[in-house]
Amino acid sequence: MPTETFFKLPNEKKSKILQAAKKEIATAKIEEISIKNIVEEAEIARGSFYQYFTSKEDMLAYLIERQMEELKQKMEKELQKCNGEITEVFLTIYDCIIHQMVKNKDRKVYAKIFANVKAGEENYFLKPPKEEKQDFYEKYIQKENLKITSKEDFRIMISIFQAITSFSVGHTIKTKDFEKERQNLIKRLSYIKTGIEKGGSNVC
Amino acid sequence: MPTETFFKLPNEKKSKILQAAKKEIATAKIEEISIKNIVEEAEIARGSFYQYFTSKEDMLAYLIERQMEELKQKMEKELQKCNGEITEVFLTIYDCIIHQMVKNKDRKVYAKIFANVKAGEENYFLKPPKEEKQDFYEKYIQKENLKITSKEDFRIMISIFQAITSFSVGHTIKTKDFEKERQNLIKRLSYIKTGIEKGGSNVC
DNA sequence: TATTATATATGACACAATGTCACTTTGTCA
DNA sequence: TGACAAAGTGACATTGTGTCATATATAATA
Repeated sequence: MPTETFFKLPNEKKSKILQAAKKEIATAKIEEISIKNIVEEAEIARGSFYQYFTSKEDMLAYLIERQMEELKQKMEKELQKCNGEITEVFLTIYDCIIHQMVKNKDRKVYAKIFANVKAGEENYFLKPPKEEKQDFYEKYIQKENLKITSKEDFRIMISIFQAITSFSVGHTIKTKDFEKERQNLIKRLSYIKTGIEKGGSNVC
Repeated sequence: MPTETFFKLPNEKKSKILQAAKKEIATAKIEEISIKNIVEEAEIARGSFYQYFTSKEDMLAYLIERQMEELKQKMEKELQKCNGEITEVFLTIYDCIIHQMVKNKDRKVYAKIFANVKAGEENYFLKPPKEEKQDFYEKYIQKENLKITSKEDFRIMISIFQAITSFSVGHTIKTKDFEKERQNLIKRLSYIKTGIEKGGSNVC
C-alpha cells in the first residue's frame, strides 16, 4: 500500500506518477520494470518514489489492485444483465476481460498483468472482490438446473468454469484470433454443460 | 542452450553446476535467482559461467527442459497403462505431476517451475514432447465414446482437460491437501464427462 | 621433447539499478 | 516573522550483471 504521503498528493501529481508506472508496465518486461524509468517519466526525484511506496512491489500491487477494481466494477454491471445460466455468466466474464485487454485505454496494462499471472497464485481476474469471496458467483448463477447437492459441489463446478475461462483468455491473447477463440470457448462451455460423452439425451 | 564447452565438460563438473543451479532455483524466488550464488556453490569462476551459458535465462531454459524431459518420460510410461478413457488419462497426468512435485528428489525445483508458469505462456507440464505436438494425446485417448466429429473438436476437448488439470495441480500445491484435491479433480473430471446439467440420462 | 596453437578458466572491471539518508525546500500556524 | 513539521531531493553505498584481457591447461605438430 502506498504511504499516507502519496494519498495526500494533489491529484495531478498522483495521476502523473500512476500514468508513468502504467507506461512502464505496458512497455517493459515485467521483470525489467524499473523505478528509474518511472521517476524519470513522472519527473519526480528517486527519493520521492520511496516516500510514496515502500518498494517496487508495493507500487505494482497497488496498481494491479486499482485496475482489478475497475474491471470488477464493469464486470458486475454486465453480470446484472445475465439470465443466471452458468455458461452465459462465464462467457460474459470472458467478454469483459477481453474487452479490457483489447479496447480499454489501459489495455496493455491489463494484458501485461494477465500474461504474468502465475499458476502458483490466484488469478486476480477471476478472484471475486474482497468483500464477497464466497457469494460472488452465487449471486449471478441459478443453481436450479445444475446437478449439485452441496455448496462444496457448487464451488467445484465454478472452479471448472474459472479454469476454462482463464485458459481461453490466455489463448485468445496469444493467438489474437478473437472470433475463433470466442467460438472455441462457447464450444468448451457447451461441452461442460452437456458432457463430452456420447449417449444419453444430453447430446447437443 | 548451453555452449559446446559446457557439454564437453567432465560429467562431474557439469553435474556440480546443474546441482548448484537447482539448489538456487529451489531456494530463491524466481526473480531473485542469482548467478553469483550459483557460481559460488558450484565453485567455478564467474567468467566460466558465461562460457557455459549465454545468460541466466539460457541456463534456466536448459534446466527446465531437462526436468520436463524427465517428467514426460515418466508420464509416458504411466500413460501406457491407461485404458484410453480420457478422464483416466488426465488423472494419470495429474498424478505424475504431483508425484514429481512431492516425492521426487528435485521436487522443489518442479514445484518452483510449476508455480511460475505464466498464463501468457504454454504450460510446460502439459505441453506434449516436441516431436509429437499433435498426436501425443491421440495416442493414449480413445475417441469412440466421445461426442466429437473433427480433429478440431478433439483438440478443444483436450484443452478443457488441460485447463482443469493445470488448475488442479496449482490448487493442490497451494492447499497441500493431496487427498482432498485429488478427489476434487475426480469430481471435476466426472462433471466434464457427463455434463453439469440436470436432466438426460447422463446423470451420475 | 620442444614449440606452437587452441580451448578453457579466471577475477577485476565497467555498468546499471536499487534503496537509503543527510540535507534542502516548502508549507503551516502561533 | 520564526520555528516546526512535512515533503522533496540527489549523491551514495550496495549488489548483481556480463565482459574482457590475461593466465593456464590441453592438444597438435615438428
